[in-house]
Amino acid sequence: MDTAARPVAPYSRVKEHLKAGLAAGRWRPGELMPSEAELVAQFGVSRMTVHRALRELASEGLVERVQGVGTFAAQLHRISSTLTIRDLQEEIAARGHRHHAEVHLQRREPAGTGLAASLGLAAGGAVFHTLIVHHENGVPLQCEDRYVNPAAAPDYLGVDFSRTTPTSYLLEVAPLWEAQYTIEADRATAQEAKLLGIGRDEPCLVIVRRTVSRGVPITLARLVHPGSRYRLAGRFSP
Amino acid sequence: MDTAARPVAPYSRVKEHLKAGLAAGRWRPGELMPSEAELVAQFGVSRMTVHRALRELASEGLVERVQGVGTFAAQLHRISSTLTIRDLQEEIAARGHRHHAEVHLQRREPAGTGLAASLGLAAGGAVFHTLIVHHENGVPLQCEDRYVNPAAAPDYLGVDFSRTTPTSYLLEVAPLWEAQYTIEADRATAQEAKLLGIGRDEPCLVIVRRTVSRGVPITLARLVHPGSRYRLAGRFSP
DNA sequence: TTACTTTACTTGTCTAGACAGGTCTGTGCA
DNA sequence: TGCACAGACCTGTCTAGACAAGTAAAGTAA
Repeated sequence: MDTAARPVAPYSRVKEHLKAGLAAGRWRPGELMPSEAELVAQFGVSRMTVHRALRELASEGLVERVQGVGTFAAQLHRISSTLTIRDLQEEIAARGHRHHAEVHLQRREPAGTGLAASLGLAAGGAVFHTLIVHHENGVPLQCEDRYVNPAAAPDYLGVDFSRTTPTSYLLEVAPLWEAQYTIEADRATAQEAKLLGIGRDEPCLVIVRRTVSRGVPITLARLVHPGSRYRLAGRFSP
Repeated sequence: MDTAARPVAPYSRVKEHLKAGLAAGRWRPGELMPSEAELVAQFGVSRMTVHRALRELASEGLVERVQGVGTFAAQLHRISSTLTIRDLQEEIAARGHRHHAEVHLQRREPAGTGLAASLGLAAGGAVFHTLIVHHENGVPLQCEDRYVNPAAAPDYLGVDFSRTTPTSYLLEVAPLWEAQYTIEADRATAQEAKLLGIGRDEPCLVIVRRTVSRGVPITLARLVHPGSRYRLAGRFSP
């Protein structure tokens, strides 16, 4: 069973002590908290140990530290949470369900001026365009309308997207991203509604994502999900 | 001007070096990366310094470390991002716009069985219920339908929510939360549509959030936003 | 061959001290 | 009164060494 409680590391004890105090409201937001020297005396550990606890609390947004002044309880005016947008194929696989993708479009196109600008292309340059519908157990779940910078993924048109997803392929080509996204509720276009098998009036969760890797725009994607079949979930625990 | 480049801390140099290598694809996902000892030799710094760089990369999800084995490039199969749901009043104020709230309901009610269960109340217990519409420059932006555990916030019914928001009041009462939320696209109910001044068919972005503080359920909120007026935006940069 | 032990290597953590740099306050001088 | 400066105190970082604990492979004995 091995339910033997692993001895807790001292830095972790300090951290949990401060966290508990914050949860109990021992320090009001903005209020001065104990200094490193005080915690060193209180816990009988070295300063580096206390410092690590405080630094981690700061990186979690629970305290704010000012050099030369002290450590303060953070203003918890924001509820921040790590929203994880996983690759849809993996998400479906994790539920133990069956994924398949219909590729409706996979071609080179001339880029309009707006699209060229947002992908950092010369006016009139070409882009790769895919339109793929992802299904979970045969039910259409996502319509993925994606434009890709040819310079970033030259082989994009040769990939079989019924076997892999554009997201996972692009992650191989450009491992680290900077991404901007918006999440909104909107209607599907007529084409999207047809591909998803929904009415024109059904609310859809639309994610628009633009990604950049090493300063080079990679892709611009519009992901449309029927509101009745898809939701994002997350949790936040400090 | 003070554009003088502040000298970069050694731990930060190590970290950026590894980050750049990951971005350039020097290590495939799952591949073994240099050990602490190797980085110590390469950068001529102490092991603690290298260790800190690697620990921070691990906490950012860019590498995975296994005691006794080594450090590995992470599988970047997920696109995670810190989604910040700010207090709406602050969000509006940050845009330099005017916020006001209409309180349509603020009373004690008997809790239904489902609601009582999700707030941890005895069957038939009472809950506090508020229904508030938030406006930005006079335009209704959010309909906030909220149930609150009376034990967690006994004075909730006495608060003037045209001056403060339930979120910021509850943050004062219970500073640290654990929250679960879902984001979905849905239609508004007839009442919500009327309060928001939208048609019954207009897609809405609906956030449902349940929060717990120190094991005690605090509140259950349904936040409905007209899809045409509100979107969530975020960014991700590793 | 199989099972156990040793060894090398890895990460996880802590310590005591040091120096740097930022902030604030009180003191003494003009 | 007003200003400059010294000191106290704070956080930020680095070092060199130490021990613990986990893993894996090589070596050894049955």
